[in-house]
Amino acid sequence: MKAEIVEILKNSQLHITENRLKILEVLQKNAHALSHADIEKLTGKLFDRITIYRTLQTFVEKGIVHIIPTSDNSIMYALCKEECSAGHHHDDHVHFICSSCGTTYCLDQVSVPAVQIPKGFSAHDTNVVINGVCKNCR
Amino acid sequence: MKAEIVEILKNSQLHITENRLKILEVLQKNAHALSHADIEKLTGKLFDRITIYRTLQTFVEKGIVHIIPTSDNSIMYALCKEECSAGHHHDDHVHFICSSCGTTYCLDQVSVPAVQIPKGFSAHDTNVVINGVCKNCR
DNA sequence: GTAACTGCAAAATATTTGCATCCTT
DNA sequence: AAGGATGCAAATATTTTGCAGTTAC
Repeated sequence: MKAEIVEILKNSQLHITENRLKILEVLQKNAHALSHADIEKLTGKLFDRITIYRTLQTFVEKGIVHIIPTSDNSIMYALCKEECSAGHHHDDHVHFICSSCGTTYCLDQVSVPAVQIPKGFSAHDTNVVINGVCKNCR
Repeated sequence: MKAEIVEILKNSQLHITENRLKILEVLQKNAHALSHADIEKLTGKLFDRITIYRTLQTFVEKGIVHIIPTSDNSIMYALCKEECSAGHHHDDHVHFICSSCGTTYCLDQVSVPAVQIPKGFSAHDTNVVINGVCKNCR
């Protein structure tokens, strides 16, 4: 498990540091996506908020994590699957945000449906976020 | 046209003020969605930023405008169609963000496809945002 | 007249940048 | 050793809150 995380960093040609290992660890442990604030808490404030900003930014650039935008203007981060590469995210799954507990799920099993778009537009990537109530909150 | 805007406010039992008329006017004039900063510029800085915050918040609550979350953590605002009511948005259309010019389009003609979600989850509302290149930028 | 709305001030929060130091390779 | 990564300080931007004055109804 830890070895797996190390592999991820190596593949992206990033230095292996305590900070990055820890952040990847909490992302991996939690099935759902985390906000910057969540990560700050879960890492036990071992690191600077600023370092977390920079680390997450690096991860997004390298295709290690992906972002899920939510309607309340907070960004959620989640680990990408193998298909992602630097600069090219293929989040072909649907996201689900529970309005009761606030948890953001990556529904890996559910793939994004094809959407017809108007002539002249070309799609690069499609984002589906569903709001509702999750299985734990009913 | 102006009368139409006045109607919108009346229907939501909001006072008709210069501020609100102006903000609705710029939202109506622009076919695409606007950020807070856009609105601030387009209203010619006639009003306080704070008033704009509060006005937009009120509009969202009343179902007059809807929010489109973007991956870069900025919120875009756009006028709702008639189907929306207070507390209940029915944005059953797809949004498109051009990565070249940054314009956010409401693709009113394109409706959101049905998405199968796992057992135990219940969907309340589905959000589809497509990133790509728009017809003006190719 | 009354409740809703606005503007100003100030506080709280979030994010970015520069630079010196430290660590991974 | 060299370049990447981190932490601290500080600058900047964003959003929220309280309150007094103003305005629409």
